[in-house]
Amino acid sequence: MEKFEFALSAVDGSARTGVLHTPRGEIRTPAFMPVGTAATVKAMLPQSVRETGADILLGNTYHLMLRPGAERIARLGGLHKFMDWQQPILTDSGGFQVMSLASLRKVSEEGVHFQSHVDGRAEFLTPERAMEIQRMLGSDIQMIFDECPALPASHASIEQSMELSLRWAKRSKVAFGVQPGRACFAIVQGGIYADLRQRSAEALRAIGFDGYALGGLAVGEPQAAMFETLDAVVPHMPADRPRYLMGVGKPDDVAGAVLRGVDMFDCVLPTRSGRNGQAFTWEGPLNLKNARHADDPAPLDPMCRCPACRQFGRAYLHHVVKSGEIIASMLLTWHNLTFYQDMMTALRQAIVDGTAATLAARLATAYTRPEN
RNA sequence: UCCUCGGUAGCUCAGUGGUAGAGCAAUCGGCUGUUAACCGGUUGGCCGUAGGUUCGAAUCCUACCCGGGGAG
Repeated sequence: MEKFEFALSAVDGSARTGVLHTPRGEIRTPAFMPVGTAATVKAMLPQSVRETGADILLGNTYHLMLRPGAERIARLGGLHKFMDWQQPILTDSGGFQVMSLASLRKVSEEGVHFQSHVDGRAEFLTPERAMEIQRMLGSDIQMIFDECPALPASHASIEQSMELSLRWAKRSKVAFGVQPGRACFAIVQGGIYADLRQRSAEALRAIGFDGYALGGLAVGEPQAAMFETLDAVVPHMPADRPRYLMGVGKPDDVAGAVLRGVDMFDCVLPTRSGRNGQAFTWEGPLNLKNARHADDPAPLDPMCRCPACRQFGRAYLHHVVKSGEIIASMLLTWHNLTFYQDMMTALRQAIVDGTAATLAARLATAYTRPEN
């Protein structure tokens, strides 16, 4: 009973909706996980994040390892208590930092040597250490340690990287061991090459994990390439286990991936863009920095339930964004997280209603980029 | 009245002989497993005024105007 049970309740084409049961609570899928890298969803109180509708947060092995340190968080009672979030937490393994901090690290078969971006200290992250840290944090869903290559990249280099991630996945699974009530997710790699993705997925399935993620996407390739990759690889991922598209994405990216059978997402966009003055709406993105909002008393979105929309007008939001006031970050983050959760709720309902494609098309129209 | 320092982009200032730059502001873009309350583009200047020296002056000279400080 203290097991991760994934119960699907409806499907619409390849899209599916259901609930991932965990000892710390239910995760309604398709799910969006706000990013709380450093034990905080920036500019938000945990309770407020919960009220937007988030069932689970994402935390980060690499950042928490450096500061305040995994051993310290363990001594203080674990990550949930430390940051006051009692719902499930998924932790990334640090694999993404292998790419994003490319200039500060060196990859070998054994693991990755990092130079701390905080104080320059040398750090060594291996699959074993990454899993040990996630265990100490008390993470509910622990990600295997992988290498996330940047795109574009050649077939040969992606193949080499994918094979390394596969070897690390095996070591990660062994290091994860047996942790009742906690899950270990694999990460499928292979860039935008269907053959590599399929090989990666099949090999990971053979090892056996509690869930399967797709890594290394939305890292520079066009949306169409990402969708084609999903079309090619999702059928090779176990249907009875949650599928998680890491780091994605914009509303239309999420909707398109849901249509293709993905169950879980995380992305910094709603929080980061919120801090940078951009709001997500059903009509598309809105830049509150723009001068045209200066005299507009209308709410950001009259139908939205968040404080930014209920209590303030666009003119005020524009003012606090331009002034660099802290409340601007709070309000727009709050709005964006609310929008993302409402979007996920709408997608779940649309799958039940059999109208997922219609909803996805609406979001695609609102968010289509000129260059695509 | 005299001495002195200074007048260069909306603001604060670099630039001391070869036809002007920065930061901020303004304005617009971007952000996809957060090194990000971040990054980038654009706009914007009879260089106080009038003369002079010079092939060439924001830069040197003279006068005047305006402002800060000091002396009386």
